[in-house]
Amino acid sequence: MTKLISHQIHQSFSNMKMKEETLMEEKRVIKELEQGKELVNRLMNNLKNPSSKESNMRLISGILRSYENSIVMMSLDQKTLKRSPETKRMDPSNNKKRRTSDKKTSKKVKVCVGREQEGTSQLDDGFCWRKYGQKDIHGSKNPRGYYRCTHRFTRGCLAVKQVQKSDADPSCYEVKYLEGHTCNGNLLSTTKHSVSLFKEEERNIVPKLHHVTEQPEDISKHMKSEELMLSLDDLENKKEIFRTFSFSNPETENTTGWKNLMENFSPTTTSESGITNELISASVANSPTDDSCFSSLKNILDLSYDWSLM
DNA sequence: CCCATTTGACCACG
DNA sequence: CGTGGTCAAATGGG
Repeated sequence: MTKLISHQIHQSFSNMKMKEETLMEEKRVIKELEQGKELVNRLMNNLKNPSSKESNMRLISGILRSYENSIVMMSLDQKTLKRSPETKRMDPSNNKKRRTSDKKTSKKVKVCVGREQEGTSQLDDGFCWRKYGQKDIHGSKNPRGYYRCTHRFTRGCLAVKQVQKSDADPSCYEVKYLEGHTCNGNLLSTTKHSVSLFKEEERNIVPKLHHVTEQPEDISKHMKSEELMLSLDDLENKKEIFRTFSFSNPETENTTGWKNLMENFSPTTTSESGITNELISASVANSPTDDSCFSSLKNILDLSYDWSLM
């Protein structure tokens, strides 16, 4: 009897602890978003008074960082709620090269990244990937590409992904992320302090700013590609997240806000499709260290663009 | 010349 | 033995 009671007490105590942690997490997200909002305001001011000395690029970097951190926090939050207890595998001591067995601990993530970018069939998720193989997969029309992090050897980053064009919809790619980034490859140095709140491997598994659904391994194995496409529900979900992110001015709810913003930086961009690419090259020219930031920006724009199509 | 991609060989696993 | 994942030599672009 007393055992039962003490067990219950213990239980509710740990429940409280969990709630407390979730609250903390929420507070962090809110704080992050408030910072982002503040930066947006400053950027708006800058655009009104071009005389200001503050660097627009820096502000945008900050805004993006704030978004990214918030998204990561939120997706992590959802994950930890859903996650089943990880099966801990002992490493096969005689494994020479293959890492197949310990890869089972990694998470499979399905990403659908809208339309194929003109010219590039390469999907940009903000990380630097190097292709190391391609394989025809029996039963699929399209081959599967195998990519690893560019910094595998320089920084010992073990991140790996597989990309396969969808049979059902050739404009769509199925991307599977295995292993997380440990390289911090594309993050600005300023982001380090805030994102280091999370376990590296978890933080990086989520490809930044893409729609992501996590598929249980056994299901995704047997699903047809069209079934792997994201559910509208999920899209709606992420959309909602982004709405929360959008500025208080309702006019900026959709992509026009971003577009207007962008045109201030790159007056030459006229066609819709040209915006992202030109912007990226421009930013590279201005400040090479910022290109990673803009590849993320590109993701945001891609996303917005996708949504507007739906 | 350096670096990334391509592609067939190789290997592990079921 | 078939299949999927990785290696590494060959290739090609900048």
